Amino acid sequence: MNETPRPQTRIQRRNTEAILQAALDVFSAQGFRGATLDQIAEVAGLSKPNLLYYFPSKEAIHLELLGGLMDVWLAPLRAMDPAGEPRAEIMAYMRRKLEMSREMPRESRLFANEILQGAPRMMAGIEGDLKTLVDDKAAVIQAWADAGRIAPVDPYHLIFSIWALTQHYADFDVQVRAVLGPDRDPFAEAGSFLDMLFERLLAP
Amino acid sequence: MNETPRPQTRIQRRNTEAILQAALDVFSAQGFRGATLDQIAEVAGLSKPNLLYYFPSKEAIHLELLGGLMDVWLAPLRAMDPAGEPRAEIMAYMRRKLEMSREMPRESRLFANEILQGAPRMMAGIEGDLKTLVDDKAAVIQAWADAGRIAPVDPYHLIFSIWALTQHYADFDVQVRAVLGPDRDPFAEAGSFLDMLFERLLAP
DNA sequence: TTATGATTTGACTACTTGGTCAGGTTGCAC
DNA sequence: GTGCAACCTGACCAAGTAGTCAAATCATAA
Repeated sequence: MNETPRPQTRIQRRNTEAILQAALDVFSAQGFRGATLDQIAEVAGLSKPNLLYYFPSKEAIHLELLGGLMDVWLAPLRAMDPAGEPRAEIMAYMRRKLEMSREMPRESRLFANEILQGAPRMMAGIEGDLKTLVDDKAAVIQAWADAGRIAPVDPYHLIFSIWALTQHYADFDVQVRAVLGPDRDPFAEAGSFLDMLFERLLAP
Repeated sequence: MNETPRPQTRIQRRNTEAILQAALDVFSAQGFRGATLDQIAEVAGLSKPNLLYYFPSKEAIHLELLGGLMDVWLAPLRAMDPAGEPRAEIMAYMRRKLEMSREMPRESRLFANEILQGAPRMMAGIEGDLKTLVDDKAAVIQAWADAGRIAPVDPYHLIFSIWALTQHYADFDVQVRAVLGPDRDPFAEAGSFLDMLFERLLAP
């Protein structure tokens, strides 16, 4: 059940993986235009021509990362079960999203960079898959609200608020840590804070 | 009561202003490394050498923007009155911040870009002015919570949540609009949604 | 072992970009 | 109007960057 059979040999698999990891490092920290192939090559431990042996261009590496990202990014929302208990489902979604901010901050920043620049390479995915999924889940949440099982909230802005609050801890990590000081654990604290916030928001 | 008397002649005032406006456009949309002096010069309607007649370097323009930004950015929080009615003060702060996202989205994105890249040119301001102010206001909020005048919430994460929720509508504007479709007004809706959210969060 | 294709690289090109500079033009105080 | 400083620009340079390529090296099936 593996994906595209592109990486065939052992060396290919190892090197494409090293390149993508290095590119994720550099793109997420510098943005697309700020990143250079030399930086990526150095982080990956390869020469620049060798890097271009595996990918045809800088843009192709970036697109490969973005392409794979959308699915991962939407998985937690997709997992929200219309048949489940409403508040538990929404809380669980928020928790999974916060977990992703902790475990995948580079991916979060890559995504944030892309949207900040106007999503020039992701508009299709946003207007397509993402919007479709959000419309779908918003309808589910609306039904829960209409049935009085959660407080009446605009489902779209509820989803936006989960995105904003969880991604903030990844995207603005340096600011959060600078303000909190070195002895506090932002993500652990965010967990309890957001639990309370959404409990209070959603209680019917 | 004017600031530094740097721009003296009429022409200087007009051109430095045009340059800073253009630079705000370009830096906020492309990031520091993604922006080019040629782009800024074109938007400003000046030649590149002329632009460098007014500012010594690309970096200097960027620093000028960032330097002026911190004060503007913190003004709403600074205006939160310890002697006021707690919930009204916090709600008003949130509203002012949302208003800034609507009125100054370029500044918001400039700031977001900077933090995303690890705040290489703003760390001092963040660890200094910003942290000091947040510590100060967090103490005020904590006192309000201790006195039972608002629900017991972590004041730092309360402030983070206001930042995250309001700035999201500026920084992720294209995503929000793509999901909501062309006929909805994100900021108007955010106003009522966030009103309700913080009312519910803060009620003792 | 050896042949063959996969992998790697040094050297290179074309182009972009931040910044310089000598000299020209313009605004304005007198 | 004239002189001088402020303002502006075309032409240029050095550094950096994406991408190419011919040739060298390596892995491995037979």
